[in-house]
Amino acid sequence: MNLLSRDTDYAVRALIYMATHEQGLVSTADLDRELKLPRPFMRKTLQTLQKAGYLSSVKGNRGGFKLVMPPAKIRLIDLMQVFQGNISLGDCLFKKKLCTCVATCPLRREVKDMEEMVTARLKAVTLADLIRNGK
Amino acid sequence: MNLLSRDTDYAVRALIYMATHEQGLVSTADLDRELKLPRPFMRKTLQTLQKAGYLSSVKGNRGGFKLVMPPAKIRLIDLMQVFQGNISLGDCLFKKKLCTCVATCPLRREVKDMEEMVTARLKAVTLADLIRNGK
DNA sequence: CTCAAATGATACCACTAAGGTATCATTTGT
DNA sequence: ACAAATGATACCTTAGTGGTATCATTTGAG
Ligand code: FES
Ligand code: FES
Repeated sequence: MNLLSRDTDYAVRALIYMATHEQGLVSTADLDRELKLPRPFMRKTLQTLQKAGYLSSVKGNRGGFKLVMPPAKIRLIDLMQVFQGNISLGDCLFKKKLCTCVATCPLRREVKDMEEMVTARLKAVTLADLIRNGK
Repeated sequence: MNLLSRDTDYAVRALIYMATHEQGLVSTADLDRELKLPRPFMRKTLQTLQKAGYLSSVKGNRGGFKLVMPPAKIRLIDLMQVFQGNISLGDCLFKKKLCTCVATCPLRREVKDMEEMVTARLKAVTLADLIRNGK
């Protein structure tokens, strides 16, 4: 099971690169060169980050993206939400029809508790933390 | 995201039923009647539980399954392992090729830590606990 | 002015795993 | 003998994930 999807993973890496190389605009071509990951996918990811307000973009020749949010304000959990939707380890309880025992479910509390542990932890991690730990 | 798969979920419910209704053999037909979930799927699940050593089985007319392990010894994490394989929230790090940054990954430690929190918790939960909480 | 290089927007594709079904063989109480 | 049960196994369908392709638009550089 993957807590993080590939989208999120790539996004984190792109953001880290941009945060640690303050040099104006970065294009997908640049990132491709640096990070060696599937270009068109990366592009989609960056566009999403732009729409979500993490990046500004400049079109046209010599265009690209730029980080517009301080790393300390970029929480991992928010990135996950952007790419993976609401984080929940117990979908069965709410959205989907996984579980039919509904009200009296003995697993419910357990799963919910763990979910809260994880999300609490995720909320505490920012891009700045990741950069710091990476060194 | 689902921490527990449907297999596991059904297994837990079947086991709880069997543990709280000590009455010899229980057939899939019985469980179908009681729990109202897809019969052939349930059957597959029970067969798996049998192979894994949780149930004994009797073939033929009036046959069925019987719990052969005390609920206090049935750990949730073991059931998950049976149906879902090794529990890991950070597959990207080991098995699959999710992440290419490998060695220097700043996300690595975070995810691993959370995984450890969750598995520690899972290891502590037994079927007996679930039954107790259900009341 | 023109064109290449870039993003915006979107549609499409392939693969996998999860959830579920179906079938046939075998066993066994009545 | 037969129905009711499990053993074993193959199959199907769907949704999500990871990834590609295309066309339109913008814009700096020559
Ligand atoms: S919600 Fe999963 S057993 Fe009830
Ligand atoms: S393992 Fe996911 S960012 Fe490196």
